[in-house]
Amino acid sequence: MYSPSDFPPFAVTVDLVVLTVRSDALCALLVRRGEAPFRGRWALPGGFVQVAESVDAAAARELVEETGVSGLHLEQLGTYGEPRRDPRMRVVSVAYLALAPDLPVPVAGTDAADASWVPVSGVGALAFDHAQILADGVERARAKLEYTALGTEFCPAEFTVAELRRVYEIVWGVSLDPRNFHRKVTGVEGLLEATGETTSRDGGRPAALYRRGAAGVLYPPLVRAPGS
Amino acid sequence: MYSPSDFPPFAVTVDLVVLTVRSDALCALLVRRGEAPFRGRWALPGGFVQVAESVDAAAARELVEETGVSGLHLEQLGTYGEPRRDPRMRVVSVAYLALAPDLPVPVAGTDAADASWVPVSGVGALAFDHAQILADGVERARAKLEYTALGTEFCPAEFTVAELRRVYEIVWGVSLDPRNFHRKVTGVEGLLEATGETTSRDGGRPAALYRRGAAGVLYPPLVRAPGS
DNA sequence: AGGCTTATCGTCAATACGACGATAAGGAGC
DNA sequence: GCTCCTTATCGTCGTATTGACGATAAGCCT
Repeated sequence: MYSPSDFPPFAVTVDLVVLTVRSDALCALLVRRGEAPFRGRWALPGGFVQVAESVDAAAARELVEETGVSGLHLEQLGTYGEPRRDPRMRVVSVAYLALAPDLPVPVAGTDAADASWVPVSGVGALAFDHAQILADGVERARAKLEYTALGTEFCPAEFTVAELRRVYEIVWGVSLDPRNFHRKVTGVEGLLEATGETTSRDGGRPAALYRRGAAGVLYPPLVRAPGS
Repeated sequence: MYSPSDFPPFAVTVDLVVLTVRSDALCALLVRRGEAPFRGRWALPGGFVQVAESVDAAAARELVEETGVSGLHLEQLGTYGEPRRDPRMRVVSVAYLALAPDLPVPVAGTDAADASWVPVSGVGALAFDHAQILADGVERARAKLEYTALGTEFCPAEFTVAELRRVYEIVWGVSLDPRNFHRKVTGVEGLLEATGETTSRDGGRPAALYRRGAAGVLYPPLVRAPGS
């Protein structure tokens, strides 16, 4: 067995990058810290991994605690382990990326003074290295929209092609041709599943409603312009 | 500050998935464990993160210690934190993926009884959850060949188009049309840099030698068949 | 020289994509 | 009702990329 001198002790935490699309902007769920260090500063939600739970389970637990919603897409983003990233002690943090549809209002966490959706473009300084983690999460989401069905995770259970297109436009910060986008996404096998219903909630001609299909990958991919 | 009761202590380790292409097979660097648990079983190389070093630095240090070569491509693969993954205590391991050209012979590590390149197709049971980590690393490498210049990391400093093609064929386990592959890779801006030299080490007409170019991404990507 | 091997260039049809015209189908104002 | 406006959806066309594969180039071997 190991003796305590064989290895240095670490604290292990999880941090969550929870993204959603609302009010025409890509937003992240942030909490305001109620304690030092970085008291009053915005930070990513997260917390300590407990002894008996896996790291993945800790992330899922925190996600439910913070959003009040379960069943969201959740994937590991990366692990951040600079020696001085937490001034108090040696903390290694495993970051996770979660995507959510436009949820009502975030639940104020137990140890957070405040919680809210903040447009990622207007995020200022964050606690610890959370600005870097958030940037990595946003970049991951942007990249995965190209070749996976991840965009549908930002949409409610039933959605129109135009709503999915707006997700892409907002996350990528570009504008896409509605006709080509429609041709593209309806052409990918298994991406969308027609419900048979229509809606006219955006004005204009009623649009067909779809559910997420079984396909997880987009082939061929939906590429951003080479330059961007 | 935290008191010790605020958080459970963890040990943090790094594990390395070091891949290379040799003898017509994709091989991983494995070490034979010299101590319990899993004594005598093959495992991924790795070790404890030290107090004063970052997790990334620990991975780089272990990589040099195990291969004797520095400057290899190294990227974070994922973090594995099931409570029981190490029977002795709670260990969270950050896995890294490294790609290497065909190196001479691995250095026997200090705490490993033996080290060698093992074809990934013939890997049996590994210690801990290392089989899963290795599988994830192989899958990551396969996926990244599609849209990055990562394949060149498996090649020596100067290589031919055919050698790069063999990397793809072996890693993906497919055969590719030499003519289309040539057109493709020579057509991607910045991927290959001609040296002006040629070689005929494979028999047949001498082939032009190239160096890795500056491009890190392949646009358009080199896609595997949709089905596979 | 003739044959074998691999490298490299070309051709052609199928496919995917960007730009964009045309039509469909609802609501608002009259 | 009709007209206009909005958005949805379908279609067309020219171009770029791909996969299949023929043709030629340039070494080595006998």
